[in-house]
Amino acid sequence: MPEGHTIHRLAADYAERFQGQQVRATSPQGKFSDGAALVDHQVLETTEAHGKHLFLGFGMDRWIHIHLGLFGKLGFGTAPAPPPTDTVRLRLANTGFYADLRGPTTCALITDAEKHAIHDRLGPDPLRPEDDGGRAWQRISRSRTTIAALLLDQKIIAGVGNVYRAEVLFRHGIDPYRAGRDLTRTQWDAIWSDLVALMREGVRHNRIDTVRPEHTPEAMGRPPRVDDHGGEVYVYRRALQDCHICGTEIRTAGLAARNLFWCPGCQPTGGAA
DNA sequence: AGCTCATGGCGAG
DNA sequence: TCGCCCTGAGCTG
Repeated sequence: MPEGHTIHRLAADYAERFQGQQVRATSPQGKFSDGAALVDHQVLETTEAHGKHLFLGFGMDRWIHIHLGLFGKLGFGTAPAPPPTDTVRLRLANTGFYADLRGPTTCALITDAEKHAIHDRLGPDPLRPEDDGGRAWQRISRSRTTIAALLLDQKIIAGVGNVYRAEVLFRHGIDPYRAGRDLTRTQWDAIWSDLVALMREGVRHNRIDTVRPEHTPEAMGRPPRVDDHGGEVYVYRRALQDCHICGTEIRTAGLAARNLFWCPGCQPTGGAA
């Protein structure tokens, strides 16, 4: 269930259990046997996330690069580790814990130089404290592409996925089909700082919540949402339901092979500030 | 048992 | 823009 907040959380989860210690590394599935053999018995020195990319650093110019894609999952547990199932791409284990990686798009051993190349092709990440939304604005403000598509472009901004995209545009009353260059700098700055806050909360709670306090289920006397991603949201996967704020029916449409959700009432075409 | 769908991203055409 | 890769849950039979 991976948007950027998940990956940053996992970087911390790995560090908490394995950093500074030798690990045992295996690939029960077999697709990462060579890589696992090269880090087996090595010390996990550091972990890092940039957008949806996760890096496990073993020193000696060796990093494991993990990208979960749409289906990838990590499962942590305490020793003794049970026999791995046959889809486990990578198991790390020490005396106290194990971590099983399944279904990633990427799990590869890379060098420092290769890691740098990945950072270079990623935009600023709202969860990296030193990163700057102004860099993203330079691209957005010159683009005729829709803001909805730009927000999912990891070269422009790293870590935003389909849920945060839908929700942040809703929160700022912006029509998802508006061109990037038709946003104001003020609007973009507000979106960026909102993403910083929302995604930090996402890391803290390990789920995506975007509703403001006055629109929580408790505040509105409505039943809590039950959904895979687990959080309270305004528009994501709420097609045909009523907007919590204006009552308009939430709409959905395909955009660049992803499902887009928005409220036509709160996010009017050409309007809103 | 088989189908569909999902918070992602790549390369071919 | 489409097809493809990765996995598993939640349906439908």
